[in-house]
This record gives sequence, C-alpha cells and structure tokens, in this order.
Amino acid sequence: MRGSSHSRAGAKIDRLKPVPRSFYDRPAIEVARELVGKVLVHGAVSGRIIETEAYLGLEDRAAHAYRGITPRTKVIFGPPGHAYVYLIYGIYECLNIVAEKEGSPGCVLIRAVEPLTGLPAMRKRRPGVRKDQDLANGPGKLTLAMGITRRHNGADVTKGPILVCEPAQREEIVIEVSPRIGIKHNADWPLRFFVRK
DNA sequence: CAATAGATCATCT
DNA sequence: GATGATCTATTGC
Repeated sequence: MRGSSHSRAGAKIDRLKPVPRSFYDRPAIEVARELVGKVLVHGAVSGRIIETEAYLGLEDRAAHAYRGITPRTKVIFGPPGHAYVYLIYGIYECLNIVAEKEGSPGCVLIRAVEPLTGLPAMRKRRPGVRKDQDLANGPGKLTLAMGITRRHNGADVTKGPILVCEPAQREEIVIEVSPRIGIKHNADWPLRFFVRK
C-alpha cells in the first residue's frame, strides 16, 4: 500500500482487540509467523508488524536463552505474552514477545513495523528521517520510534502499556521466509518472517 | 550505489 | 575483558 489514504486512523486504535494469551502459548516459530500482520500499540502510537524472527530455546545457539536462565533472560522462561526488551550494542533496544508455556524458552523478535498512528510522535523521536516507512523498519528503530525501552521488560502485551492487537480489518498479505539477520550461529535456519511487498 | 567503521554498555566469561 | 538479534555517517567506486 503506498500513499496514506487512511490518515484518520488515529481515532480508533483503542478499540482494537488484544491478541489473547493462548495465541502465544505455542511454538515460537508459529507465533513469529502469525504475528506478522498484527498491530503493535503503545499509547497513541501504533504500527503493523511486518517483520519478525523466531528464537528458540536451548537448541538454538543464536538465542539469548541458549545458556539458560540468567537475570536478563528470566523473562523468556516466564509465561507467554510478555515483552522481553534488552540493550544491544550499548545503544539500541530490541523488543521480543515471549512465546511457549512457562518454563519453556522461546521468543519472537519484532524487527519492523509499518507506522499506522502517532506519526508526529514517531518523527519527534526520530529526527532526520525522511520517509514514513523508514521510521520503524528495523529492531532498534521501532523501539525508538514507539518509545519502547527496558522499562517495559516483562510487561504483559495482552494488558499494556504495550499491546499486540488484531488488525481492524483482515488484509491479504503474503508472508515470506528467510534466514535470520545479523547472527553468527544457525545463520541458515529459516526463522525470519516478513510481508512480501 | 556498496562497503565499512564507529558509537557505547549491560551482560556474561 | 570481550562480545553483540543495530544504526548511521562516511568513504570509495
């Protein structure tokens, strides 16, 4: 969809229905694939999830949970439907959603969203960005644009302040699969899901 | 355009 | 003390 034909969307995001916790109580791969197309909401700011990656548990060397429970990774071992936010490269923060039942590690990295509402707020947090689609088209960019920080680590995404909701209308999308980005281990595992443009 | 370096710090060894 | 699920500016064709 190019152009911005529905620029009045801001009014109704609070009526979107949160995805139920049972949605997350499944293998991380399924959750990752089906999160594509859902809507990420934080206050008045929202965006459609267009790219995700699955990180498995103890069998996935690329996953933070690979080495077991530590103060940082304990959220991943907790109940599904919660946010895992961590600092990367000393500068940026990345948002994950915990999948699989409590005790079973597995999570989904949200890599990109397409801005839907709250565009002015996003621009304020990301000065210098030219195109709307560049505001949140990366893991570090989307947390910046949407004001998500480590304060939200452990937050329940079925309750807020960060929410994952069903989109207002079902859209026809084609989901593509590829290897994950920027990792060293298991670099050929097809665990990245994204919307075909 | 494509390739590369630098920023910067919590976490784990 | 090394590392990393990134981004941006800059350099070089």
